[in-house]
Amino acid sequence: MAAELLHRIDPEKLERAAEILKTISHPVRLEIIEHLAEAEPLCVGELQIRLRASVEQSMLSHHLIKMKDRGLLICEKRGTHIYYRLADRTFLNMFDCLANCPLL
Amino acid sequence: MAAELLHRIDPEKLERAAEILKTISHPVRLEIIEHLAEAEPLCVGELQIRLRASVEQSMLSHHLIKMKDRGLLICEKRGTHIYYRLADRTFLNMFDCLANCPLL
DNA sequence: GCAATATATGAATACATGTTCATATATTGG
DNA sequence: CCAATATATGAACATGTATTCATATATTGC
Repeated sequence: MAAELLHRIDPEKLERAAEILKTISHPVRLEIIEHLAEAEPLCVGELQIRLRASVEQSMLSHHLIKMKDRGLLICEKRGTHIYYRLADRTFLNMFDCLANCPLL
Repeated sequence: MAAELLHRIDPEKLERAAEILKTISHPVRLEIIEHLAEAEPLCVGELQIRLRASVEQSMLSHHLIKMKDRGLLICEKRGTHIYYRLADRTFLNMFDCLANCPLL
């Protein structure tokens, strides 16, 4: 299969790719994605329980909202809870590659 | 093949993964990686010619050095030129995934 | 040894981002 | 309607990062 890369260097795609990467370049956000990959959807409280160590409630909320604003997450309100899920699971392939990367 | 993810949420791996992602979360850096993926190694001047639009000489140097410091690039001096190449090409798989991602 | 070329360095600034804290909003059960 | 719970919001601050510019270093050919 031909390596596609970010083909032919379309400046807008590069910008968008950089934006996506920047959005997930944070340990807590990576962890959020992992948890959602395993169990979807999760409400904020459930996520908070699953996250290691102290991730402040409002901190978590800020992270979730930014990821949502940038199109990585989708949320849905059910009663008093708000459920988050991944906007696109093919996106997780990237994580496989990253996880298997010698640079890690 | 089982989805590996960043398995079992090892905090150090998460940090390192976030660091790597942060390092490439920039349009110019993505472009640098693409050019090196096609033709390796390249010296700074060659890269400068290939990069679209005005990427100042010192700006390019800063980018290259940061990518090198974080282990993504390797450089080698030959005479007056300095050649850069990717530290690990399996890393490029991540780019395929990204490029094919609907979120883009 | 000098001039030219290739690349790095460092300081200054601007801009973005993460973090914390205090507070707001919305929903539900009673 | 009230209290409790779940989540969001926003300001303030700290920190990090990109960008620019001016200058330094190193190598080569002459």
